[in-house]
Amino acid sequence: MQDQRLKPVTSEPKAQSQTQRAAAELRRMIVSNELPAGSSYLETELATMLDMSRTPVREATLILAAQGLLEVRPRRGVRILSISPDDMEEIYQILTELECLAAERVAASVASAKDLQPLREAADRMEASLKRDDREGWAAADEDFHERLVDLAGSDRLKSIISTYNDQVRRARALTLYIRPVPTKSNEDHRALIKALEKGDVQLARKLHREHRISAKTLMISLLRKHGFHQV
Amino acid sequence: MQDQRLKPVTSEPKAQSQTQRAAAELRRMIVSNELPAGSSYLETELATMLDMSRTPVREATLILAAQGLLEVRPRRGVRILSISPDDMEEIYQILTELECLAAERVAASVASAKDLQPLREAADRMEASLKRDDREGWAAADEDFHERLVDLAGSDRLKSIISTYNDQVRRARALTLYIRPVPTKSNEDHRALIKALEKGDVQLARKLHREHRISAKTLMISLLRKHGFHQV
DNA sequence: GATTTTTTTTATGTATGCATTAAATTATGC
DNA sequence: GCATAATTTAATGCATACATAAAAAAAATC
Repeated sequence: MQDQRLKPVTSEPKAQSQTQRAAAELRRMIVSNELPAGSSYLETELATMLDMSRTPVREATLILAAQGLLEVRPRRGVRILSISPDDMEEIYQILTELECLAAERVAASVASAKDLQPLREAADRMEASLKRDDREGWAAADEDFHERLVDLAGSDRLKSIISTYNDQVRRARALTLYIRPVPTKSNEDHRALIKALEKGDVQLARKLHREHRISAKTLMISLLRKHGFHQV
Repeated sequence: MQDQRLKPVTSEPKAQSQTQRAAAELRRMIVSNELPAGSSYLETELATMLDMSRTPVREATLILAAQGLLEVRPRRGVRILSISPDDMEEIYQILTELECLAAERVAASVASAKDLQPLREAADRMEASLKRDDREGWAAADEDFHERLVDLAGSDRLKSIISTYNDQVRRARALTLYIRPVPTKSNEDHRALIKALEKGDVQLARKLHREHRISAKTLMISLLRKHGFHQV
């Protein structure tokens, strides 16, 4: 699994450096909660954990700190950052703006309905997953839908920054997956968005996607608050 | 001059590390065109230039690469990235989205007209600069206006990412400063925005700021193209 | 002279050593 | 027993060494 997000940072080294390996592994451990929010580690601990020397670990922590996943606190440890409901609000506001830009770019550039096939397939997978009551499958398909949308926007910059912020909220999303209502509205929103994109209706695409993103945010934040998740 | 953007990366070290010093200095040299777009340097060259060993230089280049200012190409040098008019289009689209979010947040949270004094002062300075035909003074005040707006939005995340993208386009903006028309419209737009913010009119603030940003983008890109600046 | 192969050079990623300094621990005074 | 000062420990930032691999240069071949 080559982490595409690292690509803009170095120009296609054939072999993965230890720094890249460390960054990818730490990122994986953070979003999967293997390194829990709020926990701290010394560089030497992480180096032992990852079976490498301190130098690439240092480099990796600089990268991940810049991406908002952790905080480097000299002599007190590298702390995995947690997300509060207020943080979620803020990050979702940013994501909403950026994904609306992605939707706009897709609507403005779609050449044929065939271009949107990846979106339809993701939406199909979302529905199929719901039919067999597979929430994880649904979440994966949902994530895929959003990623395909951003891919279709055709901007590496946009993709990179959206991806960074998505990493920050991934853990909280996983936490709400089983406590949220059945996500039928979500699927409807996606179908409506696909239609607007097909028609090249830029304003409608923006509007629909904004509403979708705002309603998802509102739901998630109220769930976090209701269940007492002050930090995730 | 403590670079505030580095703050989220480390937790307030009192003394500036060599890595931070290197990042700040390289950033300064890039945006001021002292390290021209397209130029390449080996790590060892940069280390000599900055009078330090390779380690903090490596760390600094990782940071700056993540911020889109340069590209690390092993054995071929650290290349200072240039910006094409298409890149400008893309970056300005992103900045427009994010600054509209900032405007929205300010309009939604403004408690009294006094809160907006920094904006008024910046707008005043812009006008005073134009009166004495001081375009650099105008540009500095313009930049200050935008920065104060983002400050007032009260989101470090938003501030950080806007600032990152502003750095990427700074050189191109400097290039167009003397070839653009007298920027009277810009001042009018700012005054109108301040009024909308005072009234807490979220939708109007978004709309005005979006139009302002789009018109600035359109102007700048057409200037770059007209004058044959294919890469800046 | 052009192309290919071999050799040499050197830039990089990483490991490790070390000086500095912050945190932890111990000693002292009240 | 608690607060403060002194001492010790060890984490960090940085410098440097070194193995590796890529680029450059030289040599061989056609």
